[in-house]
Amino acid sequence: MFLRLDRAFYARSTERVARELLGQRLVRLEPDGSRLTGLIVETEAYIGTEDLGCHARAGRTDRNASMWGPPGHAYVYFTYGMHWMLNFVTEDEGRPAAVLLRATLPLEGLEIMRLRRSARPDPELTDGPAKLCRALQIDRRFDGHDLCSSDSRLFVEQRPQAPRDFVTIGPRVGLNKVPEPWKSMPWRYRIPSTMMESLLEEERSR
DNA sequence: AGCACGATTAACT
DNA sequence: GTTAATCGTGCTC
Repeated sequence: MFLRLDRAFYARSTERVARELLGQRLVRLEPDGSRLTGLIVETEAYIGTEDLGCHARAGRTDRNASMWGPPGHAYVYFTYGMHWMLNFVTEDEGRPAAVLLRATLPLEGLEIMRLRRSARPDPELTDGPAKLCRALQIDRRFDGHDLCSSDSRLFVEQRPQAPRDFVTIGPRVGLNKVPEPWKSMPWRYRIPSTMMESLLEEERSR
């Protein structure tokens, strides 16, 4: 058993939360008892109404209301007519900010994920924000879900964070119509595939 | 009531 | 490299 990340972890600067989530273990417990997990290997920070790449830019709406809520909760939204996206709310209640979970390295529950992902190759099971929601069956039911309550079925297990050498930082992706400087802010954090083997070795030795 | 758009993905050429 | 898929959401009329 490992401790779950607590609310204090999420109630900090969004960049720090996004960076420090790398290497930690995302856990989804299903109603039938299945345990689906993976190491978080890619995140992005979306930070407040001033960030014109963030959904909060146009103010509070029914859709993005979770971002204004307390930290340590999920913000899950639907886009492109078919995809769900999973975020973790950060900073203080009343300030809309969140970390988008863009990719994990699957560890447990691979067979279930393969079924949901049409038997795609394992490296493609959860290597995109909509892919991981599909594999973990995350949808609107998880919008506002508390990641820190003891009975939560979606949370992050506390681990040593990924070594700095493993982390690449760069601009967020998919923001083509977003004006500068927001489009180019270096708020994407990831562990390149070339580092995955090293990360797994670290994981085994923990 | 109508409409433009999207923090993507998969399947193309 | 390009593009279709597909529809909830928020905005305008």
